[in-house]
Amino acid sequence: MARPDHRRLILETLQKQEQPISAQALFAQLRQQGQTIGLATVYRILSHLRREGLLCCHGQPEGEILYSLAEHHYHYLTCIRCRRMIRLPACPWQEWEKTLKFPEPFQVLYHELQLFGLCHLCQGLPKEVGGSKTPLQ
Amino acid sequence: MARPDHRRLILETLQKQEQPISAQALFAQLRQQGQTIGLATVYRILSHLRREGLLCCHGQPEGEILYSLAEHHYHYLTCIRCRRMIRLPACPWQEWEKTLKFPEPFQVLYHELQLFGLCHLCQGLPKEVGGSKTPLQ
DNA sequence: GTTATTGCAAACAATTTGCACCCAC
DNA sequence: GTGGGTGCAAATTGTTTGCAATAAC
Repeated sequence: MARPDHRRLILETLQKQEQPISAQALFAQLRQQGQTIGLATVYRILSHLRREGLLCCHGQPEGEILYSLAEHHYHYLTCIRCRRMIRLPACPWQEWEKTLKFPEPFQVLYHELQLFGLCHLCQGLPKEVGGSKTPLQ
Repeated sequence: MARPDHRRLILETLQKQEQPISAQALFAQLRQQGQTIGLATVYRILSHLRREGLLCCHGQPEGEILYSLAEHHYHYLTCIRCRRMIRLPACPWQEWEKTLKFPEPFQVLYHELQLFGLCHLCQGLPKEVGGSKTPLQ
């Protein structure tokens, strides 16, 4: 049997994501598509991609790590109620960088900005809306 | 024996930190001071403090969670070489917020900004400087 | 043959939970 | 007595590693 190109498979799957995705969820998605791939392989490939600088790793305040393609480089509004992540249209860093004063010389290579709060669907709602996962906090 | 006020102990220890600290490191620090406290208690109290909004949780891109007091609310330059975290003098969010356009209504409750790169001590150095931990990435 | 990649299972690390115990009241 | 806080150990979760099997060359 021809060896499947798992690396490309993972890259393509990441392309398709609306929001950053966890390694476990990525694995589940691939399996559901009928792919025979092991969880370890997913982690190994993600690790490679990361070292090559192709991945953004979004460490959530609960320890979960979400991955997205670096070429996208978006920031997200994360709803702490339904966990939906809403992509900002552009990265404001270029502008912001000019206004920042560093206390010592520092070469910024990449950055991570996450905004947490309530999306318009969850504002004013009493309980449990929109997601299977438990709310943050 | 008088019951120790662990909650206060943890708050005071967090006060003293120069940089955000992991739960494990916090536990180790308390034990070294001669305190008899369990790791579970540390986690339980951190969890309480978090729910009360007293804590900032900095999820690192490797999944590690670092804690700091919310009253401080600082941002950090994190050196990917020596892992040193350099505190920015002020939070620029108030200014930046005005310039942001959201794709849908969203109520921002808190935010997380992390800048990664090389500190001036680690720029141009060939290998392993300044820290016991392995470099990031 | 050699080498790199794979799946599985075991190992590992960080965190949470169960539970009996103890202190303050 | 009751109730909340605690330490320890076990359980849980997310990730990494060891290793034999296999495909590409």
